[in-house]
Amino acid sequence: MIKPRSRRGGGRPTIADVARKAGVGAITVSRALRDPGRVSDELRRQIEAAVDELGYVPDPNARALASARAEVFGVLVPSLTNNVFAEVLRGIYDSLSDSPFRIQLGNTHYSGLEEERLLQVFAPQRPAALIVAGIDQTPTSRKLLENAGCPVVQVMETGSDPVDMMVGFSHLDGGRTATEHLIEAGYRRIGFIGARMDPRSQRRLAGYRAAMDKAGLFDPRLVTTTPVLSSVSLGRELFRDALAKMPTLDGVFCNNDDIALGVLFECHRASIDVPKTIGIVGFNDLDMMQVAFPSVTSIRTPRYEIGRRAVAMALAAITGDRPEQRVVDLGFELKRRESTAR
Amino acid sequence: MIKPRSRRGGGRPTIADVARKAGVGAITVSRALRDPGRVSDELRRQIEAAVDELGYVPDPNARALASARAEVFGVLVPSLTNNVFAEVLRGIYDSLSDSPFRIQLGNTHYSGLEEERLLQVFAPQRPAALIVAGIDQTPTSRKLLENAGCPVVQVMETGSDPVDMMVGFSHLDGGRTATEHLIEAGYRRIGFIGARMDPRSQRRLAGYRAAMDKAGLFDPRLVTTTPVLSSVSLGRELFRDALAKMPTLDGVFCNNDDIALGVLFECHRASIDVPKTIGIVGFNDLDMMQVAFPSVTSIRTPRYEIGRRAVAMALAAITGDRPEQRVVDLGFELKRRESTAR
DNA sequence: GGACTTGATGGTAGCGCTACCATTTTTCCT
DNA sequence: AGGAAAAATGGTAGCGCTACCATCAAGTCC
Repeated sequence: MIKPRSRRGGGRPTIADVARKAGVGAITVSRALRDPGRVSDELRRQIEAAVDELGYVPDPNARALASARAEVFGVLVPSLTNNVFAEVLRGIYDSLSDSPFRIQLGNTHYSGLEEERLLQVFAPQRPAALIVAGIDQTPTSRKLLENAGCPVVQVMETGSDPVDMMVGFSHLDGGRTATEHLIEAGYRRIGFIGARMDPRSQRRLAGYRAAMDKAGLFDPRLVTTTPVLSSVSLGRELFRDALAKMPTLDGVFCNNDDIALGVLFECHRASIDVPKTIGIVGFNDLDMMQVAFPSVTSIRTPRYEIGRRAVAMALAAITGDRPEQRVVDLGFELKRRESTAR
Repeated sequence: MIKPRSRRGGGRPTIADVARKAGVGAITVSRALRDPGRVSDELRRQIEAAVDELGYVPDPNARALASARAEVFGVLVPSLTNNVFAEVLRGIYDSLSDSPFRIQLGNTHYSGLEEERLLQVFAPQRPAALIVAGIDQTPTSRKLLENAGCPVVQVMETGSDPVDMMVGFSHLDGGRTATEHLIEAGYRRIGFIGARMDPRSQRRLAGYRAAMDKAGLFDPRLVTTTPVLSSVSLGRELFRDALAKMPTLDGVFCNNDDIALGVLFECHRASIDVPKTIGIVGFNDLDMMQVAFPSVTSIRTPRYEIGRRAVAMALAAITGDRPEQRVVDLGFELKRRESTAR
């Protein structure tokens, strides 16, 4: 009678096949694969040979079920197309590509409710770690994160009350630095233009406000915002609105580089001299800002590095040595360029 | 004696808890959840009530193990930061957000080897479907896809030999259309500028070549390419190279919009008149192209729609009614703008 | 009215792996 | 050398779910 070769499991080799071929117990194969140090050199070699020969690949689902822990990083970002999060994601993927961990990505669309829903989906999978964008989770989300039973890293921002760990920088300081730079460069009627006013944008606006107040330059009519998703074309429109509202505008701090680019193009189109008539500062410092004509001053943010660091911290926490520093501020850098060189 | 409440499983409710509470067998709960039609109304209601009360969420790992089929879509893209793939991903995520399917994303970094490696990781998870970018898989990858035992959708391009299904458009035709437009607009010394010459870029180049040959305008010195990853700054540099090599250049077809933007900025910087002295055509039609000054002619590609359609086709195949049309050409559209309006 | 579908429900036996504990072997003391 | 501790290995029993088959009640047909 032929061995019944499992009706269901497609016939891929299992750990038992490897164990049989290597002449050891299944549990020893399991150990050799997960923690080679705990198996003698000889058996390890035999097992590795058997694995190669059979082309054995462990079933992640069975692993997750048996160990009540999946080798998965859950990652929640508000947008997939926003270059900022794409860069963070790239850092995360690059850091994890040589590890056994997979990534489960969720797009919250900037919605707290959607974030809750996704967290509710992710939690039952018992991920190895969770990385979430932002620090403004709803109470429900926060509870879900706290009870996730795995390392949690909040990214993009820093704050005083991490669920677990944090990597980012201060958007408030970024907004302030950008605005102060414009003031120092001699601009006075400095507008703020922002789309998609998520919490980080709000804090950049607060930084702008702080700098303007301090210099005694603030005027509410200088602020132009919209909840609409950010884009270059929107930047152009908002700038026209701002100018209509306040024709004496002589500078703008743009909530991000897309907006800044829209402003720059509109200046070209309307023959407004940059930086003489209008100074422009962006946020994030996309590659194109240094190439633009005139090149655009921007706040360079460590997006890729945030992704890498978040993974490094999570990995450290998983292996037991939680970083002493739970909140890591990676800072930012003001890149002075032609658009504010008056 | 207290019920031992499983040492390992963290104490979340299981299907057995729901079954007990609803006074039915576990298998009936399973059915009520997966295929409500097969359970009587009365039991279904009781079960739903029990699920709500206990906050039961099925364990996807146990499901996958027992059914030898995970509710996961495997998605392979060559880049996370390239706006093109970000849009495709957005389409995929949006289409799947209300389904029980999760997404497992892999970044191949434009490498066939990396693609093979990722496919080898994805396959053991028995995904419900696989979506891969491009049609130029290595023989090994192709075999892995054929043997995956699930619907496979190749996206971004069309071709005559799908592994299973395909959604995209013809990059060759796109390149030809762009080039023909420049020729019709009166440009003659038309260059091709391309970075990251992946297979799709190669085919756009082939389209350019075809149009130029047909018009008797081709000259190898008109082509400037590099394997380096595309960026706006690279576009600027390549354009300078192209101009140095061929000072009589009067038009450029750029392999993508980033390059086109770099060219545009360099023209500003060098006071080269666009469209009079140089005509520019991009590829993909990012939002910013219509805002740029002058606005830039580009080939609009249905990126988001490709993602949506790929999911729709995969879903149809999963539920049994495989689309009659295995290769779907979503086409593209030439957007005529100021940069070629001579 | 009896044999025969059909539909709803349940029991049993795994899916492939690892936690837990037991056992055996080796190493290291004094 | 004797004993204890440490290291290496294995057996058993699930993890939570679903495939498969069995059961039973309610039609359906002539």
